[in-house]
Amino acid sequence: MTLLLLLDDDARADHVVLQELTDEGDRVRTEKVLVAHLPEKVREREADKPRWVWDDTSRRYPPLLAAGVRVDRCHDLRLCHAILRRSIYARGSAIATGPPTPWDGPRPGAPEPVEVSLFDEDRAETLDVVDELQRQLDAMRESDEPGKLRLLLAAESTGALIAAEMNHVGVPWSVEAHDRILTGMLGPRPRSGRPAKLEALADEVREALAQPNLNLDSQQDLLRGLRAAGYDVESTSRWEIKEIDLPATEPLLAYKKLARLLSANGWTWMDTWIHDGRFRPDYVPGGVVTGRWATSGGGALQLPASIRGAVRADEGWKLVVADAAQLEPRVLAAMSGDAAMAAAGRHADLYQGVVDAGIVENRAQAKVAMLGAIYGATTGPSAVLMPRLTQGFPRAVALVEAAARAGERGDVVATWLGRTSPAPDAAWQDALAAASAEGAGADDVRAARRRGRDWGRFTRNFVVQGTAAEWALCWMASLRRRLRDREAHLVFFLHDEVMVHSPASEADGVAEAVRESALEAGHLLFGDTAVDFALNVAVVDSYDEAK
DNA sequence: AAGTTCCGCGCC
DNA sequence: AGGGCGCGGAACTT
Repeated sequence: MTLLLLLDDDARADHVVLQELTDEGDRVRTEKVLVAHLPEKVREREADKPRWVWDDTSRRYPPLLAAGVRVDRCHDLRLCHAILRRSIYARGSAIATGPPTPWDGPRPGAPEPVEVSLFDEDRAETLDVVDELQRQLDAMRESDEPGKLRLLLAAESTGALIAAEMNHVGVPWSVEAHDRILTGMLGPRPRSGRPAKLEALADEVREALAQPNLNLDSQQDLLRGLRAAGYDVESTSRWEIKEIDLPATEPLLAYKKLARLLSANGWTWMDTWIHDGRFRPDYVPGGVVTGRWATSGGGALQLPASIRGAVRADEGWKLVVADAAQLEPRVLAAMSGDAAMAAAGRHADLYQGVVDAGIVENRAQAKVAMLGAIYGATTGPSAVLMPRLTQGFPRAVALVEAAARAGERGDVVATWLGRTSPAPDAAWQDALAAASAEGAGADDVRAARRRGRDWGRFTRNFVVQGTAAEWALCWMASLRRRLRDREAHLVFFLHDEVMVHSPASEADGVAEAVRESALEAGHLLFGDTAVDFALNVAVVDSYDEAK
């Protein structure tokens, strides 16, 4: 395999530098390429199946995609740097121990060189990419777990390629269907002001509260209004209003629901985000501390169920929608090697498997207990079930408990592949110190305990959520490879769920590829694991038909 | 007028 | 009441 480095030249220049290295890092050759010729050059070199090494996929790849060029593999220095800088598996490396560099900066804008030579600016800039790659290769070579790190960095980089490709191709979106949904729920699109059904509900609420001028969109007004009408509430949130059974309750809850739909995914959103029948969210790989993706703009990861009917396959095409069933519990079973929990996961519905194992009485209990273990519930129905979960799945519970204890002490924790949690900030450390200092007050001690428990819940969840994100990245990378020679393509990703837009004739084959990819992801991460990673797969015309 | 913070709620 | 997010709107700050 060869590594092809794309070196940033002077931003004002009309060319970039391509440097070809062997696997061992030996330089084969260097050439300057005019920016205008770059897509053609990349297309040519793809025949050798190189790994492209560049600073930032979100910056380099979109222009190539726009020119119709696809890249098979890359190494995203910025994303990989962020992982290596913190990873417990790269602890002694220069990247982890050195002072902050521009590679630690935020996404927009390429990293600037640390120190520019007085004599040869151009050379200094190009060298930084080479040096950074060298540092990253060193960190991996010196690692206790080079295999895991290598897999993590490859998965992260491939994720960045996929994110750019999904943005490029877009989610097929029917504005007609979207408008039908909105009109059905809210009334026809008004030229100005509130849609009819929303206005009618507002009137109903104001009448029930006997306050004709109440502004329902103002939290303060609404809270005052509710109290004036005899509602004993602390806030205007749904869960609190739901508890009170008065005439205004029902229309108010309905109003809040519809007002939310209108502001978050109404006609304005549609005009802003849907173009030429496609929704193109801006994914941010690695945007969440745990390794999950984030998005910026459009709220793609919060598409409400109520408008998913607007996601529609093109004529003659299908959507293959798949989600991993109870992914986090399954990941926990695999990480901890908990045979009993793996056995429960042999059931397509893991929660039912927990019931069948006699640990709890019903599925609802199984779910709440499991999520409580992963999120760190300390009170309520979930906490009550914890002893039974501990008895049934001792190794799984021990793993999350250990992660929680580590966080409470201020230690870091790591995912299966080595993505590592941030250390708690200075204020956290100060609180801990204040509580253990001579003459610490009861308040200090209480505050420190509370901070400790809060951080413990974060680290507890980090190891599971982060490892689930790793599984999902591997799943998607494997699927991308299987789709390489098909017309079908990935269009959407949502933590534990993927969507492929596929010609109808290929859809069954794609569904099979999705299943094979899940198997492969399990083996990539956990080797010969006893855990099944069950999927729900649906071949549908519109997103709301899935599940 | 523009930027920031908080609330409430959508998703996993 | 138990983890991770993004976003719109209101309220507040500058």
